[in-house]
Amino acid sequence: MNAREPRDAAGPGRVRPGGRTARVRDAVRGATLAELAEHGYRGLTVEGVAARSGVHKTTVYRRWGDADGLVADALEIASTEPWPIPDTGTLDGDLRALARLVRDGFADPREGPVSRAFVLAAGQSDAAAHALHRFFARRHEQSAVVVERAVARGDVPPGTDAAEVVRIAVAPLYYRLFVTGEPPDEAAADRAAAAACAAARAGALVP
Amino acid sequence: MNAREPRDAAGPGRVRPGGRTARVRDAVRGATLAELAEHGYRGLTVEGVAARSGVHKTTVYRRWGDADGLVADALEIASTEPWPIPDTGTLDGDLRALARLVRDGFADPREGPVSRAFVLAAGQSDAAAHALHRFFARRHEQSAVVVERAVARGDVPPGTDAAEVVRIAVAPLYYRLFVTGEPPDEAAADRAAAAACAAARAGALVP
DNA sequence: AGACTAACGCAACTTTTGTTGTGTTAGATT
DNA sequence: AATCTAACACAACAAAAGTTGCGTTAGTCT
Repeated sequence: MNAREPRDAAGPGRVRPGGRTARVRDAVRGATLAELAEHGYRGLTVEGVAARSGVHKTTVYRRWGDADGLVADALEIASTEPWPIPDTGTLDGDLRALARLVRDGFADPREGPVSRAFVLAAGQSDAAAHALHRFFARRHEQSAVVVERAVARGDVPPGTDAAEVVRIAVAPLYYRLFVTGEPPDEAAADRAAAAACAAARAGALVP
Repeated sequence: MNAREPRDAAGPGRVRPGGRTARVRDAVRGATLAELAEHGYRGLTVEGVAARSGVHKTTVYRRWGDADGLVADALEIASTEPWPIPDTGTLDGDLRALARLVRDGFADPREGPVSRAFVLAAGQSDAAAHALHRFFARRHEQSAVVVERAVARGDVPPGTDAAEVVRIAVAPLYYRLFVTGEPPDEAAADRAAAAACAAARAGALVP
């Protein structure tokens, strides 16, 4: 076999990280985000990104494969930047701030279409799905601290599944956005957070 | 204006409901479901459905528009058939049965890909999104009775938002399926149901 | 029974999307 | 600074997706 990987098709050029390759990569990534913000996921095409970035379309096809590859790559970047974990002093306050962060992100005219595209792309390509999986694994990990603090305060029973609390706090928002088509308002975010908090307090999330 | 609707592009031919038109419609609908079950949403093409149904592709394009139109139409059918609302005697039992019903549906090799396609299609076309919206509005309506019974029993405070209880019970499953890529098992369904029940009991869902 | 016409089938065409072969460019290596 | 080669640009091509015009078929109406 003699395993050898002369190039990795998707994402950053590891073999030749400097100069032109990096410039092309950044141009394409920037164009991808811009196109997503303007036309949404459904309006994202390889040719559109190629034209906007000034990079030839064959180059984009070779390195990223298709439109979903572009999104998966953009998602990889997004997953590196952390988000502001709230610390309000109460679990309810923290979860509410978290839920509002999610809701506001999707409601934002600029950020919304991009975030939306990440989820939609995951439904289309395995690469995007894996990237999104890693993205959320990281977020759940980062968010766990709000539950740990609540345990330390004696607000919720020890052994409470932190990731599950966060899931229940944000899941109704995604459910409304991507399944039922009921765009969530602030009140919806607050209710979801309150429900997760109540469930955790009642000890329903101790496996 | 003189509003007149000579034909409705998507779905049942209302103008000429008998004979050939109906035969074509049923053949296409059947082929759509079969193709979805076999190849999933991503493998669904207009030409594939046309070939399988024996209907010419031009006809499919004209009546259904595109692949998402086919899914939207199939969804319209699915939303008419009711589902078995459980009655176990307790809110926790009812919600658990409901959540398991959802989970098992997606886990089923035949049913799963079709249900999955319904959600994915909603992310792609407005017609499918609206159809799915109606589908879930109906389901939430039908499911409300389990909460009403719990109120009557004195299990949860009066004024509890029934639809919201159901949303919280099933949302984590959809969240795992379509967002984080963590396929839910039975335990996940039970936890989600338990959390919704605990939140309702605590009075967190009384607006 | 005959006339009417919505809906369908068919073939040819256009557009969009994706691929392949080849020469060129510009970081990297010594 | 001379050499090497991964990565890119370009053009020409191939395949899939979608459209259009027109003749035909089969329910429907009188």
